[in-house]
Amino acid sequence: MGRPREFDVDHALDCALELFWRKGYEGTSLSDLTDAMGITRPSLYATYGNKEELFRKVLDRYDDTCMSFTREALEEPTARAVVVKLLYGYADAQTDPQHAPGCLGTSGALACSDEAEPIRQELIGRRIAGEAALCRRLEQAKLDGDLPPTADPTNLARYVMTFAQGMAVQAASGADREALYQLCDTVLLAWPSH
Amino acid sequence: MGRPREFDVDHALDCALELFWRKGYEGTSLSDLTDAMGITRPSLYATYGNKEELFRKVLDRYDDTCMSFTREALEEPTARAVVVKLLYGYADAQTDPQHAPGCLGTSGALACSDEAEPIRQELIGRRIAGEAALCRRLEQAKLDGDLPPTADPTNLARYVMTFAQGMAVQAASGADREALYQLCDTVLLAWPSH
DNA sequence: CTGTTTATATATCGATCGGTAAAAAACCAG
DNA sequence: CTGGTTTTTTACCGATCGATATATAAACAG
Repeated sequence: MGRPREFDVDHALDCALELFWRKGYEGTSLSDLTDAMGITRPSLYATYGNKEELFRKVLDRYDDTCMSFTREALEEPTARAVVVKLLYGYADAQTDPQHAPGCLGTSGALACSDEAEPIRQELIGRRIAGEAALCRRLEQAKLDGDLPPTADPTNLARYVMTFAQGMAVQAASGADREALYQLCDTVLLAWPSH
Repeated sequence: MGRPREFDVDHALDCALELFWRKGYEGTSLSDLTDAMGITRPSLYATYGNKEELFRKVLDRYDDTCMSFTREALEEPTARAVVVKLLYGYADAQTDPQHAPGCLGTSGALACSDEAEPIRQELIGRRIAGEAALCRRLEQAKLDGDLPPTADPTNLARYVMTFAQGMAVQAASGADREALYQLCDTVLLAWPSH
């Protein structure tokens, strides 16, 4: 009971996502957010907590939607197929014309004030978690005989994620999708084959 | 004539550099700057202009000091030597314990408010200029027969810079120097014709 | 209808943001 | 010394920051 909410929580979250993606955590003000989300400041606080909690909810939605391909990629049958799907998936996400260029997880709070330090740490944690998931998948590939016994899953996972993060910077600098695809092609030349 | 300045302009610039490096352009406030530089607000404005001009002067100093190895690298005799010196130089700079981890040019303003957009564009311009300089060097290497005729200097330069930028994100996430060195080793496996 | 609950709208909070005006202080030329 | 120049010091500007108190509006239960 009570007065029904007049806006869609997830749709407003998507509007916040777009803003944070383009301007980063600190570059986005509450006035920016309420304008884009079409709600008032008290509604935002009542629904999402505060700016920091809103950003975390935005991150979760980002993972659930724009980054869902990463979990699908880990289910590919071979290590190479996993990495191919990951790299081209990142290239697509970072140059999707429907969103800001680049990656929210990379450019959201790479350097920030002390006040935003918890958000920076949150993003670091998510980057490390993603890298660890890929590392585990590559260890499994090694057991499968899908990667040579000399392969170093930790280093390979870091190699792939480093490239994805570099592509995010490239996309944020204006690189188009074709350029990123070419980069992915080049990266895959170094992928160990058995 | 007139009252002599009581602080060292370049030393204060170094203090500002450290702050901008760690907190980014928008994450660093004027109070942060004056505290760290040991000067008052009017002194800062009289000497450096304003926050934006100060940041540009900091960028110039960053290039002249921490990034000087990039120009030396371009003078190496072979394309491979150029890239080796570039990549390990970036790895060193991004994990120098004397400074904040990462790269000022990458994390200074990757995503920001509209107000800081000129600074974001400035950084994009410098990234593109650096990539273009490497591209020209690789074109020369092709003429020297130092790279195979099939090599694509534009893509190779972008490949190297993408990796350097990815390493900056890795360093900002806590990766240590040894990890970055391993990444460089892996990258160089894909370099055409050793 | 009345009472309760929840969401909205309005107005505002203290703190901090980047940026300056004005006066005092330290130098040099004469 | 005095006059001119530059820097420093002190105090402050309007705007915006993230966050709220208060009051009104819209739903349901009885």
